[in-house]
Amino acid sequence: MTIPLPGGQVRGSKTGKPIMALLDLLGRTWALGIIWHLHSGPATFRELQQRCEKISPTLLNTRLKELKTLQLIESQQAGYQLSPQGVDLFDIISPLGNWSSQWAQALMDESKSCH
Amino acid sequence: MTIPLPGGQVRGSKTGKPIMALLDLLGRTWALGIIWHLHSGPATFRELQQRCEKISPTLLNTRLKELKTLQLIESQQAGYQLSPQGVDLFDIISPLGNWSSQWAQALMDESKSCH
DNA sequence: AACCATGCTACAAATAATGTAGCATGGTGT
DNA sequence: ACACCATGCTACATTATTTGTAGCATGGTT
Repeated sequence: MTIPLPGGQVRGSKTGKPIMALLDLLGRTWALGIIWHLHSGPATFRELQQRCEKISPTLLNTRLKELKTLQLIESQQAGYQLSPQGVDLFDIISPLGNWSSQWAQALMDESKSCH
Repeated sequence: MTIPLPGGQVRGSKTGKPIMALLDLLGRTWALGIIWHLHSGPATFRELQQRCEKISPTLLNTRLKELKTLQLIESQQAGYQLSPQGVDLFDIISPLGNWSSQWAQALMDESKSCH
């Protein structure tokens, strides 16, 4: 799976539009999860593995390389952490946390009323 | 692939936390793309296929079912469209459009300066 | 030197996505 | 009624991705 560089061809678009590269990237298994879990602070490889609960080391490493190439994360002596751009991205998606709770509630309410 | 219901077990979490179900869902191939493309208005199955450029009908149908079950989209006579909750979700992620352009620019600048 | 922990690779098995063909249904025109 | 289309969607073989497990290599401790 080639890294979805903005400007190049990505899954779902030959136009090279940055948003398409981004959606391709974020749509890969665990990419969003890694970003989400890194927000709680830098983590070593094994620590990150635990935060993700079930990710295989093979895939974790693959995603880390992609995210590093695309400058969303960086590795320091403290381990892996969000880059400034990664933080920006996280700030955009962070409302998903609260939103998902309301959404879950709505789904439950609906399954109760519509027997 | 079972539908990631909040409250149930999903990829990456046994806790049932809604955010984990959501990240699982959005991390599936094409899920974000479908939501993104539906924002420009309702679309029939074939129209949506074209907007996505390269999605296979098999997968499109699979994702549509998931998104419908989780109430992010609904199908009317006009075709598929975002549900009110889907619109909410889109509103959260819509800044990704502009963000991705800056990001693409930063990546290009960096590849120029750091030969 | 034996012992750990860590980052990460190898690789086979399991699962998911793609691509293409085409069926079933519901119009429209004749 | 009948041929002709478009649409929504399924079938299914091929290909790509993900998982799970084992374990290697490096660096620090005792």
